[in-house]
Amino acid sequence: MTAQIDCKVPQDPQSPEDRVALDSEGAAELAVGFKALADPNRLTLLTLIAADAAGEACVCDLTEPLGLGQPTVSHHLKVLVDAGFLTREKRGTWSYYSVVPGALQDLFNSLTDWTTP
Amino acid sequence: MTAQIDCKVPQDPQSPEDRVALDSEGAAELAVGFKALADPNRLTLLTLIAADAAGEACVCDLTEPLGLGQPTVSHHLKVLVDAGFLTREKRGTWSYYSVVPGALQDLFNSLTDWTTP
DNA sequence: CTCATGGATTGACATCCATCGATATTCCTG
DNA sequence: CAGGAATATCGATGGATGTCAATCCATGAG
Repeated sequence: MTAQIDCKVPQDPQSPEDRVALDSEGAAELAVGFKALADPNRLTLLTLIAADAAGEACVCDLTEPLGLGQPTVSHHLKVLVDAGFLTREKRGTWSYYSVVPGALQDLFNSLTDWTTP
Repeated sequence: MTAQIDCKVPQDPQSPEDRVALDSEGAAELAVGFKALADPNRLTLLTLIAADAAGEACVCDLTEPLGLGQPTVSHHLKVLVDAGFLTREKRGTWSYYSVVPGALQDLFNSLTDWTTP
């Protein structure tokens, strides 16, 4: 499940009136993206990886600045990958994570499209 | 507590190296804003109020389209107000909620400032 | 003043989630 | 193949959260 959502057309017009608000399906999909950002440690992870000179980081580099255990960091990274904000590239024993360039902007546009007609 | 955050300068340089990533305090403050958006019903509330012709809505108009009880809707609205996304104006017996224009953009800029140097 | 109505608050309950310890998996090295 | 290292996964647990029923508060009507 990704966070790239730009569903604007109501494909299920159960109410005859024109739907100008987010339907429950689109809202749930949008919430998945925001849920991934609703944790301080995940936000820090994003900024840590983005601030890296090579644009990528492995788990071993991220556990220490967060003060969390390796399984917890791995879990947070998985959440961010599933939401479409990070990509994982495995090279040897190490997993390198990088930020997906337009993911945050896309998520935000998906919401502002509804709040600013 | 509001969501308007643009803290960029480290006012507490406990580590001698230059801090290029989000500190824990800023991350927690940012997460409050995203937590408020991490719920489908709250996202729908935002779009419902924004889609209103007058730009405002009272609780009685919002309970039916959400299919939630009045206390629950009131709770969600409070979360959005506390996060700085909505304002409440009480006129008579009714409470009218409106969206704060630049709040979402500010929250997003606060994160993208860190992820795109 | 009394009552009705819209909304906010409280308490309870079920569920979700962040975190950790332990374990499994994958890959490199010798 | 044996061993070690980096990471992912699993199970458990304490805390946070969404929801509702009941109640309280404030305002307008009579």
